[in-house]
Amino acid sequence: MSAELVAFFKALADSNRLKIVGLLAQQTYSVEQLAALLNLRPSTVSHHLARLSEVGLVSARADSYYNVYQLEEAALRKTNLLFSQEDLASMINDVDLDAYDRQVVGNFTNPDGTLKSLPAQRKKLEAVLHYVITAFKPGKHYNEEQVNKILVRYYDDTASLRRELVGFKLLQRDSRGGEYWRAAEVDNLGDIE
Amino acid sequence: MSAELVAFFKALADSNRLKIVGLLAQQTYSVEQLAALLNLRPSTVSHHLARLSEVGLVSARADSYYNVYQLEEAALRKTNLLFSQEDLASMINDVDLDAYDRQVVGNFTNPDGTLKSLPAQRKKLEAVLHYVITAFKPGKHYNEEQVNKILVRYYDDTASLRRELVGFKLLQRDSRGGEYWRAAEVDNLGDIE
DNA sequence: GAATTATTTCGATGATCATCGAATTGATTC
DNA sequence: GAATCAATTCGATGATCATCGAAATAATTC
Repeated sequence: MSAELVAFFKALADSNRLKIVGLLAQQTYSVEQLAALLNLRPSTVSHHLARLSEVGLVSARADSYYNVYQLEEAALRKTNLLFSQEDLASMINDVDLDAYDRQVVGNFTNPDGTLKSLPAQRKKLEAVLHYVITAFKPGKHYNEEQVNKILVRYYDDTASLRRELVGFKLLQRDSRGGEYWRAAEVDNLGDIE
Repeated sequence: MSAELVAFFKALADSNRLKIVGLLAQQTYSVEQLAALLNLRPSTVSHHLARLSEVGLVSARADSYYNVYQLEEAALRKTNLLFSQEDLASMINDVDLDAYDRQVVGNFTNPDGTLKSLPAQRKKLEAVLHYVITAFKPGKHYNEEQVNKILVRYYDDTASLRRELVGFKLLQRDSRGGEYWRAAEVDNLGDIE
């Protein structure tokens, strides 16, 4: 999850908090001093410092009855390593990458699972064809009659459906024997070109 | 000014926008696809993409009637150079660094410019003394009588005021001749220790 | 221990903003 | 040119949040 990351950016997504970071980068300051410099009430500055502290960007040191805040340079340096490959990957940890295909299939199927029509658009047609191809067992060979028997459960125009499956290389055909089989899975990322 | 910087962080300070960045880091996507993947309406995704686009993080390419968005890797790499010395300095470009001292002086002076009292706290006393020392011309030498004549314009207890000025090394004293002069300016950052 | 001082917490308020649905725009297809 | 489709814009709504003042905490000084 990227809750930590979003909190980090939220902490820096405020003009006054950025100024606090900039000020603390030069020297330490008390809440009272920062409030005077930023023309804010101490309670507001305290709130900002709490948010910065939550993500480890600043820390406090008690001195007499002051709270002297300092920048945590280590946390800042972490920023320089941001957006590595892993960070970008972590952002989509909880994203369902198949949601789009499922939505497309849902839009083009009737409640009984048959197809309303064949999508005209390439990437939607592809999503529907991936849905249909699952009816074929990997490795098993089918003759044309068997293929049509399966396809008619989805769509009346079996010829068109079969042609598209072959065209998108989801169904392979032995041109001599008239045999068909499901093509090996390719990790298709659904790219648009 | 740090308006640009704050906009950059604001753009990334949202969970769904971070997911969009993560997704676009792997491949390009249309608005419709992103909406399905994130379970949002297209109008919402369009809004997010506009915000990301404003800070140069993504860009669009028209393809048929799709808008295919892609990540601007250059903008991401800029992040790795973030928080250099100049960036930190730029955050406080429009901060009035003397505001604290001015506030302290204001709190301890009467409308006519005389001191209500000498602050007990070190850093506030220092601010007030810096205010008083400006009455002395740099380079000019004063005898004790002249010093007192100036100081009494600020505070009745000239002895205490003079002692503090000397203690903080704002006023220098020649121990033989009983002469005083204003010390050379030192760039005091008002640090707390 | 009473008074002072800085900070934090709390509750309220106003502004900002994510999200949605509806309407509009822009482009494509037939 | 009419119909279709994706994207954007617009207006409204609800949530989040920056800011403040007041009250509570914590620490220090006398």
